[in-house]
Amino acid sequence: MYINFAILGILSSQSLTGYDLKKIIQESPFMYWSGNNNQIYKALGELLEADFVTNEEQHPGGSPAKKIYTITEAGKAELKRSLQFAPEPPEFKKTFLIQLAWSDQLNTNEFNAQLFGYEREIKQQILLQQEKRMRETNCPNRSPREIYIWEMIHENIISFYNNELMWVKKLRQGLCFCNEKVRAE
Amino acid sequence: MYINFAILGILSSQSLTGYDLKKIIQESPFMYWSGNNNQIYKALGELLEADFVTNEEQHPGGSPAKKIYTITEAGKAELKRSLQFAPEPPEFKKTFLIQLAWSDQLNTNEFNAQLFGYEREIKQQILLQQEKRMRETNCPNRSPREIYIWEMIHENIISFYNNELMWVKKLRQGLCFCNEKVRAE
DNA sequence: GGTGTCATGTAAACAGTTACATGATTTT
DNA sequence: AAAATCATGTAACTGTTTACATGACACC
Repeated sequence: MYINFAILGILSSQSLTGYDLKKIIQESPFMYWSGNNNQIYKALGELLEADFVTNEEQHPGGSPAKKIYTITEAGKAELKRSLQFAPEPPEFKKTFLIQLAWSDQLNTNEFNAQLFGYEREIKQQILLQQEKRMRETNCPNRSPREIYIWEMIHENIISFYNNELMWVKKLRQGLCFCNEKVRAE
Repeated sequence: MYINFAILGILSSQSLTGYDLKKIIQESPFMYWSGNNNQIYKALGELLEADFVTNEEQHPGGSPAKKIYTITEAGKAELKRSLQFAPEPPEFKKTFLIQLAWSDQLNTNEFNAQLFGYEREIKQQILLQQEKRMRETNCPNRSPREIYIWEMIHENIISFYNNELMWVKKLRQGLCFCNEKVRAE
């Protein structure tokens, strides 16, 4: 469960509540989870159980007793261990390719509409990611290497969408030639 | 559930058994499911229930009665409908980025080992995908447009991994400069 | 006679999402 | 006074995977 490691990572630079963690994960472009409560509070429960974090209740009179989670030494060791796991290959899920695979059954207009729709989605994602990059202020006391790494993480994500955008454009161009060829027959 | 649409897509050009579908999905680079029995047979059950497919038992004496599934007219209509759904943006899951984000805590050797490991994983994926492309013989009677589309689907996948490979190389290069700068201080 | 592939199906678990529920505090 | 945000947690569901179970048939 990589979300547990991600939480340890976030907590390694600052102590936070579950609610804070939820927001950070939701905002993050590379922590791919939706950041719903069920995941966060379940993960925190597990981390607490394993003594990788401790929590401190603030003003325990309040109804949802605010709990501030702090990483332990054991938690830091666990985080470092997770950083050395054998890297997994990147995965993707593109439902558009499922549609594309059999879209020869659409006429030219319908087909173009789908391509156009996909291109629009990608462009919107690029804007959204750039916005996230701007907004990012969290995570203090960074080393030069750390700053560079986070920069490169953002670049990774943007390049993913840019690559996809270039591909759609090429697909559309090639399709023009393909249609011309069909007309010529 | 896009797997149901994917199955309708596959069945639109040929009638097949659940076992055949399973193998096709496992082999496919863009149908991202593992192709386990549970999904296939459950999906076929649903499609049968909805009259999108029919099945014909062969030599009904045999113990696992071989069932050949055929798409119906309603199934073809459903497939065409699915092709016109609003395209979803592409998604990715890169656990390596989770590791990378906090890997400033690793020393240079450990860090390089992880980068090297990731690069090796990607290269292996590229080889695997190229192999799959070679092996692909199925799906008969293709139109020129269909051939082009399938070609582009493969290109999409290869470009995903190539993009990632280029990114790791750039990351490693930039890191050299970063380390030099640190040493210079 | 053993191994591998063909063929269908089920059980149990894990991962992840949406929606629900509650109540305090802050902002408008 | 209403609306938004802070804060914690649970329930129900969907999607996906691994593993189990069974048996026929082909090949070596």
